[in-house]
Amino acid sequence: MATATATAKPAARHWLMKSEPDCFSIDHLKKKKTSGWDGVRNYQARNFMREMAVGDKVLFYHSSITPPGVAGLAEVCALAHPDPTQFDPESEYYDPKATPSVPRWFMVDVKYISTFPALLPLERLHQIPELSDMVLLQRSRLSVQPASKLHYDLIVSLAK
DNA sequence: GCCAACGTTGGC
DNA sequence: GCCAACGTTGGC
Repeated sequence: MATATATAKPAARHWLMKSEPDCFSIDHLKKKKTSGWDGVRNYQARNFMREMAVGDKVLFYHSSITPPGVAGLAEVCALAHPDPTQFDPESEYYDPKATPSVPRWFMVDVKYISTFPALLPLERLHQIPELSDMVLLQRSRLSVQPASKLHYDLIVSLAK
């Protein structure tokens, strides 16, 4: 017999993605509605994007600004595909070792979901014992990282 | 602007 | 495959 699991959509996974708001903020995403997450040039971050599925939930994090923190929510709306900036010699993300037939860098597309009423600062996250094992708090440099549903839900509730 | 953490590069 | 040198990220 056909089981429910055979047709059920797999549960959405959760992620945290960082952007420098001077470069691309959640307001930019709100205005554009959807955007390719280009410019990732770290293999681990790239590999996480290749694991993403449409509908996965994303915490949109503002980095390299005072204060840093989670700014809102987004959702994956297109699977990983080659990041066009790697082929563009004019782009700061140009990679001469990448070719269209053998692309090296990939990006997903994300769509805007919501902006938190106020930025949830990193400092606040540090104060929550349940979040102490978040990748963000352990490996602060990784720009695309998985988050547990528990952490995601907790952050959403803290942001209200 | 400093610097810790960590990723990448390249010589060997 | 090791590892020193170097570059980058990102909080402070």
